[in-house]
Amino acid sequence: MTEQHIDPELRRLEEIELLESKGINPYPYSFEKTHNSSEILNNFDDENPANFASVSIAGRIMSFRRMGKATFCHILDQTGKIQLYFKKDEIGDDYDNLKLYDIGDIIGVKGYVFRTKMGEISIHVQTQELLSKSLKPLPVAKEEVDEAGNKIVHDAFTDKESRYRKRYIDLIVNSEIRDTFIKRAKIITTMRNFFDSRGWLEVETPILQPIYGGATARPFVSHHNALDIPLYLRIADELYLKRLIVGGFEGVYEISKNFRNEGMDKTHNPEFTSMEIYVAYKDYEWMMQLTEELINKICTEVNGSEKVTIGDSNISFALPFRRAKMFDLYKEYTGKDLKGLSRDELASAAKEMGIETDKTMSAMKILDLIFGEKVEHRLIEPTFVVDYPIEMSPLAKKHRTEDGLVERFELFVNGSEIANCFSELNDPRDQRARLEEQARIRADGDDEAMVVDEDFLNALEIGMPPTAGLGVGIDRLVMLMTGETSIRDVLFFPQMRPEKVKKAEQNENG
RNA sequence: GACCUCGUAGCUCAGUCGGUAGAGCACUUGACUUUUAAUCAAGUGGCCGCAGGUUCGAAUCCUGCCGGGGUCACCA
Repeated sequence: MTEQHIDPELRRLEEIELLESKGINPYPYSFEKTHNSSEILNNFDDENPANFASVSIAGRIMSFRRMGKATFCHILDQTGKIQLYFKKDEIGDDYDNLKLYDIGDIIGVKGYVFRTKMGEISIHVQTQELLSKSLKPLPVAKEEVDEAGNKIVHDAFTDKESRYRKRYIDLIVNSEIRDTFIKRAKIITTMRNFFDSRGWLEVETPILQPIYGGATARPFVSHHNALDIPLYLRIADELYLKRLIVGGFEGVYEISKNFRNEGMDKTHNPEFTSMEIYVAYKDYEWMMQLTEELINKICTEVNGSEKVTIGDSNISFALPFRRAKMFDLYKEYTGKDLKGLSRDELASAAKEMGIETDKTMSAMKILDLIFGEKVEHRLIEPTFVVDYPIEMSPLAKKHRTEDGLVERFELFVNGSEIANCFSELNDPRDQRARLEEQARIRADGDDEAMVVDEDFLNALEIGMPPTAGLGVGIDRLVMLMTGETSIRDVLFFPQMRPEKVKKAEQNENG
């Protein structure tokens, strides 16, 4: 061996060849595990080491401390890290093979559990085998535990771009982020159980849609070759789920990926997950109660308490949540009663609040703007905002007592919306008029306004029972429950701009 | 889309007034049979995001581009 620089990948390839020449398969087919690392760490009893006299465990090598004829290393499995101890006297020739292993390799070992002089529960290895050889170095950080027992990570892999683009590496070297995704799965499972236990049906509806609807948003457009038609990636599943209520199901829900061709930031990814549920013979009052029960249940299941901490905010999901009428909130946070004001009166009210408006803005748009500027970010504790202006909600049913309003609520927590619900509009005459109004707005240049879906109207004409519908933004709910402030940290693979193609490749194509 | 900001070794970062690049860790070689940020000794490693410009000379100054992060706009 020379002391010259050898490319780490080439060196690892050489190691593989060396192993193969010794008859060792660097990529064998299976390994019999008896334990996870956490099972050992949590249950090892110094008084009864015989309980762990023979364990077999597998994982990725995360560190090495080689000391001549003895070696310590840590391996990482799905439940965490555990230390291994290898002794030349014990494993003989295998000890030489150990020198051909690197950080990143996956190995399986058998041995007995003991506690080292320094007090760490470890596995005294009796036999070992390579399960997968890694060819590329990992950006592993060194970890230290201080006197208070706090973990200090030195030079951690923190570059957000690399972490998002190479999530598999991030999950290895910053393995604590797994917890976020485990919580995410648990949130969805809890939600599913909550609905299933009430007898509602989980369904699937088209992602590729010839006519998109159910929300105001710009869609992604695709094209079907055989039919030679444009197809749109769904922006919401509302209209299809309502068709199923028309068809006679009394409770349907879907956990769906939706796609919106809009800007990206820390709360928006082009594809995102939402849950929509529709229950027949119910209204939004009933759904409000169900929603707070659901959110409360999710929080206690996932966090073991009704409270979460996000930044400086401590948020309690204790029941019941606050309920506030939309126009009362305007009064509370702006000091002005905006109810029943004309478009121009709203514009001048906005001006007094220091909010810029222009002539193209509708009354609805101005109200929305004021809400966004003055109210929304102040709704930290869970708050149901109730009863919205009709213009803002073309799929919601007119309020039973209040003119100009619809029966709708949105749930705000920590200054952002996480759920939206209406008493669903089931009067086909009213629905047609509202969609036609949307089409007019669209014709005037608002490409986010809805399009008329004749088949959906036909379904309503067949007849839909009174129905309550709810949508929950799953990504934002996960952010809330995990204390993450960027949607990219609750998605395994957030959308990223592709990296630049290399100059040479560009020239070939150009 | 606009603005601000960042991009230097595999990772985390220094790099002064413009004088052709440095640390720690990782990696390689050697020593070391209970270590733990193991230690000790010696070494390898860079198109300073890319392309131009200014200059005798550019990681450093200027312009454009690429990518990230942030703020705003749009939105859930």
